[in-house]
Amino acid sequence: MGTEAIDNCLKAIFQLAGDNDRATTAGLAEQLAIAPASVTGMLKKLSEADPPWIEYQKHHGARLTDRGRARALEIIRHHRLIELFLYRVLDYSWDEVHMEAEKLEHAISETFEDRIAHVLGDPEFDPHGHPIPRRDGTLPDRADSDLIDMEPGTDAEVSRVSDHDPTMLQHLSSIGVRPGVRIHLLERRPFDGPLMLRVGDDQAVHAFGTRLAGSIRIRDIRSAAA
Amino acid sequence: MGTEAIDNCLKAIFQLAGDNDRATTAGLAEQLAIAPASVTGMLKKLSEADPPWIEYQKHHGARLTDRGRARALEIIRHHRLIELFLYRVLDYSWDEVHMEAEKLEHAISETFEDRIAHVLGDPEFDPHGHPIPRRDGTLPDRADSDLIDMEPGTDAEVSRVSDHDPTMLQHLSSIGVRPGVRIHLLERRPFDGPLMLRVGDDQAVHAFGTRLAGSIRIRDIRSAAA
DNA sequence: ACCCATTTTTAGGCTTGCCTAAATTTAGGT
DNA sequence: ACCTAAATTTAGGCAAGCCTAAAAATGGGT
Repeated sequence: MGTEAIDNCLKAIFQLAGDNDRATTAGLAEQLAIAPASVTGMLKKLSEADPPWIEYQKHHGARLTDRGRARALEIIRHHRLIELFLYRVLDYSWDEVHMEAEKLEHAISETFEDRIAHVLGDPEFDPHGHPIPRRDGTLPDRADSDLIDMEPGTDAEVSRVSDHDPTMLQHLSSIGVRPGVRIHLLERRPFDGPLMLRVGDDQAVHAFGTRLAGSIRIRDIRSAAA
Repeated sequence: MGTEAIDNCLKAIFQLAGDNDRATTAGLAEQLAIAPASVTGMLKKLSEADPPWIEYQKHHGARLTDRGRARALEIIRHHRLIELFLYRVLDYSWDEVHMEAEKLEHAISETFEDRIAHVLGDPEFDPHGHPIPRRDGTLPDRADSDLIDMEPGTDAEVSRVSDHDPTMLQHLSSIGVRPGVRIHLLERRPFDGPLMLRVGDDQAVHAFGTRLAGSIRIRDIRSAAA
């Protein structure tokens, strides 16, 4: 129904604003790597579509309509299912899946989506730990929090890692950080200094700068009996 | 490297002209469903590319250069691998695979191509019996001939069926005709009349009009001991 | 030698999706 | 009330890929 430009814009709005907030023109311009004036034009188009993809008030950003939300979630579902499929079935590495999925997410049909979901057993999370939207538009929930806010001296499990920078993923992979892995935070150095932590059963201590730490979310470790 | 329009044009030239013949402007216009004048423009562009995709003499059609041929075969390899992949791994039906592959063939990377080829065990033929070009540009060979030319009273095996018309594929599927199936030609009715034949172990006699028969190729049956 | 079908050229147009630069408007904070 | 940053409008442009209609060229067949 929509073009690739529209899909990418809706996805960007969802990722910047979620369900309730509005996405700003400047934010979208940066996310989509296009000029702000181009964004304004696109937003006008999206809000004048019939039915409209977004609710748009000038100078107040854009919010997805139900239709826009559904489309955004559909594209994200495509993306994440494809990532998992590449990882599990086609033996792609962690850092390869994002780029390939970025192209394929616009090219596959609903049939293809259904079939890979089925082959993968209707998965709920992609290889980076991001929730895969369900066909009905709901999102699997996993209560997690930012690694930055973790209590020193405690343990946690990696919940998800950002997939925007492939080199960061490679690095995380090389030190064993991936969803499901247990970490132990020793201390947080002052003045936005690095987080000192251990990964899994490895005794080595790693220093995570704020950029790296900011790309990781964690969840409380289930006690062994859970 | 090339755009989708270029890819489709190169594929059309290969399919219309093969390796040695030239494809005509009119033929390409029909195949691509665009105006002849647009084809002329496209051919000029393709021949002026650096390096050129085609050899083009005005009023004498176009022939692929080595580069053009390589690209065409790459797209066809993509297409046929995807078809087989959809059929075997994702449980698509015979008549669904073509359309989906038509979109995906332009979207997948060489990595994706390699991985599905590997998962499928480096197959040589797609679900319709068409040869899958190898990465080195060679084509698996299978000596076959047109069903139209088959000797009445003999047996043969279906080698391949055209995949251009999904409804024809559905029909063939419904009467059990697919690559590898044995058929027995009873007689050919005169004046371009239908071919009367039996399919597999089924005793029913089917009448194949020239259009249907023309979309099927056969090969001599291997004697049981082969 | 000539005709006609095919092909090519010419000249113009359309849409999508982006760009730029400059001028203007607006909202929100002080 | 005013200032400023953000957003918007305006006006123009670009490239890809297609379209049309009409005119011109070509070349193969008779």
